[in-house]
Amino acid sequence: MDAKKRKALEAAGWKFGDAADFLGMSDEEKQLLDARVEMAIAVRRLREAMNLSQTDLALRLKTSQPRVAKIERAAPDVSFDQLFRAYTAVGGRVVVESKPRRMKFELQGAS
Amino acid sequence: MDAKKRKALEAAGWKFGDAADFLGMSDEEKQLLDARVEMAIAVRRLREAMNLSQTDLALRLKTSQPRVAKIERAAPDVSFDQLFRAYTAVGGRVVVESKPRRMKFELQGAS
DNA sequence: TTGATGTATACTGAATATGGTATACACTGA
DNA sequence: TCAGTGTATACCATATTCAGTATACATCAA
Repeated sequence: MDAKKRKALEAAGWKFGDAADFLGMSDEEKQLLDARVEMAIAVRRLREAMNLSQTDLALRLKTSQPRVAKIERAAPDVSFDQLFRAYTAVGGRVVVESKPRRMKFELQGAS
Repeated sequence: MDAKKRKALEAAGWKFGDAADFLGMSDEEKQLLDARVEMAIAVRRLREAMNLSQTDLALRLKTSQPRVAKIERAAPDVSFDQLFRAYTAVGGRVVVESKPRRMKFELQGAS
């Protein structure tokens, strides 16, 4: 992990003793963390593309502006479920294919 | 929603007043529920392909066999986060592409 | 500077998810 | 039938996530 990423994660509320701790994360944890961060970034990008404020999105999600702020930095107390809902609420799509079976979390209006 | 799917969901612990209630779900909720169910199915299929018992997987996830049973039916009190960890623990992979930006939740050894 | 708008941080009580345990059920082979 | 293995259901105590609120900070226009 580069310093930049670690700094961003710590800003988001994640705690690391040092880089070795991160390297010691299980593969599952790393994949989950990556997916969370990607989805959070996507939420912000899509929201801004729609010219919605955090307050606007909060209304759609039936939550508060402060929670949207947390969602967009993938804070530790934001579940993947909530990230997912926010993501789809701003136009993110999920495609489930069968052969080969896979799930794609697609961003509309990709960069 | 067909009766079969609804039956499966109810068996998993989800509650529906009637089909209209389900149709009344927001798009986000439907996408999330679908993704959860797909991931749960994937966990079971991959686990069995690896010849692991629920107890074996529970050890890897540092949880209990009963919880794995819940994970595999995408019970309402199982978070997407936990589903995700289980999924990756049995070989599921996440690929994040940049152009176009999308996330794929890929099943290894797909059917 | 002031007010308006958008975003971030901190705190709380309530709701939900989690691990752990006990136990029931299903299937198989001896 | 019985023992062994794998899976499902039920319950509880604890931990985590949540909405709601207050408030701080940032930017911009008048």
